[in-house]
Order: sequence, then C-alpha cells, then structure tokens
Amino acid sequence: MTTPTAPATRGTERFLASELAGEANFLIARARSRGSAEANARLAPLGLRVRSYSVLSLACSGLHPTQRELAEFLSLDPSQIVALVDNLEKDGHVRRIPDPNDRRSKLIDSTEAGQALYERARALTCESEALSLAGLSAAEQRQFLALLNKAAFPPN
Amino acid sequence: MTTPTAPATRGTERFLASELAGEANFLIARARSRGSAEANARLAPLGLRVRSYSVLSLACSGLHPTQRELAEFLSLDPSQIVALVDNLEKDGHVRRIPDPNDRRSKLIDSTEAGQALYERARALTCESEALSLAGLSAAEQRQFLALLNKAAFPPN
DNA sequence: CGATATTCTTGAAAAAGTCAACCATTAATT
DNA sequence: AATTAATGGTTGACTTTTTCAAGAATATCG
Repeated sequence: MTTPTAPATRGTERFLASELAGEANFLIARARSRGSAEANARLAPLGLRVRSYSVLSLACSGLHPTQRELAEFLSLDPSQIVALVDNLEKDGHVRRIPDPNDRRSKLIDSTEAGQALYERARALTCESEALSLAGLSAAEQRQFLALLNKAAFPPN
Repeated sequence: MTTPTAPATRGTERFLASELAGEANFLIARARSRGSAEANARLAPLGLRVRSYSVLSLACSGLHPTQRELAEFLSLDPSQIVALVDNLEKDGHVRRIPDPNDRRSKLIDSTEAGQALYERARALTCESEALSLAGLSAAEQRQFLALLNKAAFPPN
C-alpha cells in the first residue's frame, strides 16, 4: 500500500519532517541551487550563465548602472563585476561608458548584439522559471514573487 | 521633495523596476546571498557554516541519513558530503555508522557533543532567519515558508 | 556466475566568493 | 587653495564552492 508507482523525489521525503526542512535559509538555498542549475543549463548554448545574464539584463535595462551599482544590486563583490563586464565586453555585448558626472565610475550599456542576445536569453530564463515554479498555481506564483521581493530587499 | 532622510538601500531602488528584479531566480539568489552571509557570520564562532550546519542538523534528526540521502536532500555532490562529514567527524560531532542493510553506505549520526553544538547553532540560525524575514509579517512569513517549500520540492 | 548499478571516496579543474592594496578621482576639512 | 579623507574601478592572491571523472567495495539482476 505504499507508492505503487515510482517515488517522485525518491527517498528524501522522510526528511521533510526534519527541523532543517522548516528553515527558510535551507529552503531558499535548495530552491536556488535547483533553479540556477536549471537556468544555467538553458543559458549554456548562448555562452551565458545566470551571473553574466543578470549583468547583461541590467546593461540592457536602459538604466545605465555603474559597476558599483551592479555589485550592490547583485550582491557581488566589485571585483567580480570587473570580470563579468570584461567578458561581456570582450564578446561585444556590453560597453563601458565614462560617467559624465564622475570620471571614476563607468556606466554599463548594452550593444545591439547584446540586446539581441538578451532577448533570447530572457526567453530561456522565463521558461526556466516557469518550470521551477510549476508546483505553484498562478496566484501562488504572484504571491511568492511578492514575498520574495520583501525577503530580497529587506527594510534594514 | 525627494527623500529628506537618508536613503535605505542607497541607490539601488531604481533597479527595482528592471525586468531582472521581477525574475524569481534573481530574487532567490539575492535572498540566499544575504541570508547565508548573515547566518554564516553568526555560526562562525561555533566553527560552523550553513553547509556544515545543515549536515549536523540532519545528523541530529534521529533519521540516520546516508551520505547519499544527504547529498540529494541538500542538493550537493556526494563528494562534498564526504568532506563535510569528515570535518564534523574529526571534531567529534558526528559519527559514521555502517548501514546494517547495505555495507556500501554509511549512516550519519550525531554524538552528544554534536547534539549540544546543534542546539546552540539552531538558536543562532533561528535568530538569523527572524532578522532576514523581518520585513514580513508573521502571516506573510508562514505563507512564504509554505510557498518556499513548494518551490524547493517541486513535483517534477 | 556475470553484468550492471550503486555508495563512498579521491583527485583535479572550473567557478564563485573574499580580501587587501593600488590608482585616479571626488568630496570634505581646514 | 591645500591637505585629507572617501569612493569607484582594477589587480592579485587566496579560500571556498561546484562540477566531473574515475576507482574500490558492495549490491542487484539476468
């Protein structure tokens, strides 16, 4: 009388009752691990990963972020941004523009090729997201995103 | 008429309207980055990090997971579990018990010292979680955890 | 028995994260 | 105005995390 068909996540269900399974940190880490693995796999054919994709996305936003702003928004070290922008720039997807207001900082903008790449990549990450959130109803997904937003941008 | 007091997350609010800010993968990654940094800082005095803590937690659950099960539940490579268990075992917090049903696998159990350490660590991670979710009401936190659970354990 | 699969382990390589120091520039203080 | 302090980008070193391939012991299946 137990699981006549194949078990879904085979074997791990017994740990759902553990204390760890009730901790937000653990659940978020697991969701991220699975989600980003899925997204990375889809982005790989484009020569992108979630990291470079997120930089490309902001470069394509028309908001002209500085590298410092990218670091803060993406929760990355400024030195990581250097490498990410270097690679995207080398491939001609992104440009460093001198900031007219502050000659220390550089505004990141996208090229035509970068914009085109982003549109393809964005479609893939949306597919990926839909799959990752397949267990949630449409209403739940909206709820989830709203709550995630509060968790990702706390009032600290 | 704009922000008479100090800006909260200074400067990054303009990107909240970006497409990226609406993507679950990005929000989850950001929440995880901030949350685990916070938790790691609190666990550091105990010689733990979120990784080793999660292994210790399951070792203390009384469920006697195998290393394979740990890897699957924690979304880690089996080889990573080896190193994590090695360290916890070296410090006398965890034990490898031969699986009576399968001599290939080893059941992970906690020692007395491990249990004591876990209780202290657990209190810290709960504090950490409370702080990370401070922007959410109690009801929202329950909702969030329920939805996170669905996202972390999809029906795939 | 023989073939195949699974569990733990090792080792190597890539990617991600952390940190300190430097240069150019800007902001603040005197 | 001159000095001092702070900021943005960059480099380099170093640690941790992630990913993969392969091997030894054991289990499973034909």
